[in-house]
Amino acid sequence: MEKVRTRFAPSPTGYMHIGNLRTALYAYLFAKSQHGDFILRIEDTDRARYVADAVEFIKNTLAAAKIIPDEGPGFGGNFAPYIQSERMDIYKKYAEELVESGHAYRCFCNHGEEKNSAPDDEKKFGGYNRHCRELSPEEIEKNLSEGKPYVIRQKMPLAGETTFFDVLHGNITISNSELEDQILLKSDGMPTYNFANVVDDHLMEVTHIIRGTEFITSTPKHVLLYEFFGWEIPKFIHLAPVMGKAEDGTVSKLSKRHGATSFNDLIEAGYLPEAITNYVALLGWNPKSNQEIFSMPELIEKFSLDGLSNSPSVFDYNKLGWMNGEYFKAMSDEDFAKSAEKFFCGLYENSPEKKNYLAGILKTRVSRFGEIPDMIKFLETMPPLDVELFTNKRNKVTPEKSVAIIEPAVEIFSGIENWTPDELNEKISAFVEKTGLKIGTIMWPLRIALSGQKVTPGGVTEILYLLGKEKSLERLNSGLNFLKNISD
RNA sequence: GGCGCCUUCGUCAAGUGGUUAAGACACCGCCCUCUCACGGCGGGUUCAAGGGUUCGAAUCCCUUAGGCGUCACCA
Repeated sequence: MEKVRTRFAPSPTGYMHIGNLRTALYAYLFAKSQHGDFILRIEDTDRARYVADAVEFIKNTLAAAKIIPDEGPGFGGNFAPYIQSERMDIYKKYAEELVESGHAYRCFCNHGEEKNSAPDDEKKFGGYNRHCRELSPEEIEKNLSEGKPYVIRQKMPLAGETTFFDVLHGNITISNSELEDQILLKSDGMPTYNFANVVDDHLMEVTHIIRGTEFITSTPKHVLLYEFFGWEIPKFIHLAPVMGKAEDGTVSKLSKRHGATSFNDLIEAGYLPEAITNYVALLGWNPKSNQEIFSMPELIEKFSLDGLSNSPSVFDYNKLGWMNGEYFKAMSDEDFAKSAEKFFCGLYENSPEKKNYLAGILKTRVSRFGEIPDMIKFLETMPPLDVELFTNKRNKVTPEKSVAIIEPAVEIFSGIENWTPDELNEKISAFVEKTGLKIGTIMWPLRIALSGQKVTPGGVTEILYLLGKEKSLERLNSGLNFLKNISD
């Protein structure tokens, strides 16, 4: 059987939309699951959209997502170059071939003039009015000798229809009258996407074209090209788009208004690359089992085309967050601390022990690293106190009672030499027992005085340890002062 | 507008003529608990609408509606 070869063919825009990443992932997974090759090809035929370093950006993003091309710019391969702008002579040659065989023609019409001025009823030609389609050899010669710029257009059949098979959608038929005499080669000598992708996919022996549904309607044009050349037609797999849901409930293609939409945005928000890949893999593909957490090797092993969905799916930040949390929980405290490094904002830079301890507390409490700074702010800066905070009905705590609890607690803490979580726990337990009060009643005022917050990551013991003896006592004492001043 | 694609809980989805219509996220409740989490247990919510075909339809057919895409010297 023929070796499976797929490709990911982005244009170098310096931005990796999550839908694009998913397309790349599926193309990669399919190739690898079939022991085939995955090719990276850069479609940079639009000079106006050239972005510096975009190729490096794409390669870095794929690397971060653990999608490794077998061939491509910088990866080697027998079909180089893999950057379309470096293949211009190839397209030129094939375009000329088509002109020779009568399937394409030179068009000297002025830049979009005819198209734009065409009355509506001429639109039925599909845009261009085909003015140059039947130019006489003399006219062509004349234009050529005058040095008039031209493009090469594909000569579409005037009647009939074109059918192609899509693995996900079955047979799709489009009437040839819908097809424009599209441009194959632009006046600057660059090919258009619709031409270059056909030539390259054939030359690079791509067997399965995996791309977005937005290409369905132009696929008949590609198919016609394959037929003109007498080339074998590859298998098509058109993927449904990734959608976003706006606050008003409307669903549309995932875009900025929905929040982070690129792989990089997501990384910056503090999601793990593995989690993003894992989540995205499941957005439009199901493994036919209830497993949801997959490593890349597992994904490759389990992937199959018939698990692909042909309907659009909405990107759910909630579920991504959950999945990311699953990865967090599976990490060691050390690894979490290391990955979350920059979100700790320099806290405990010189105390790996405390940093790891904090990581252990945080990793079950955040769904992305980006939530960390707000959560740990109080450790660095004490928030202003409010008497209200010292009142808690459920635990029967009042400001007065708080004084009675904090005062002896300060004394006990002052006597602790070995400031460790275990030691602290022991002393607090003894204290609770001695007072005969409920543990919640004791802890409430301490937490407030220590953090200024009703809600904290971890409990009083954890906070005491993280704050350290000096800072803890300082906060407890100023809490005491605060309460005493209030009652005066 | 023409053409094309799509339509099972709020979201991801299983399902291919006979099921109490899985599972997950989210949500709600309870338990655990010094707060918040974690963990455990339980709950509500779904076949776009209307016609057929059939003993029987989420599954097959038709119509309608809605969503999305496409109609570039962009990919």
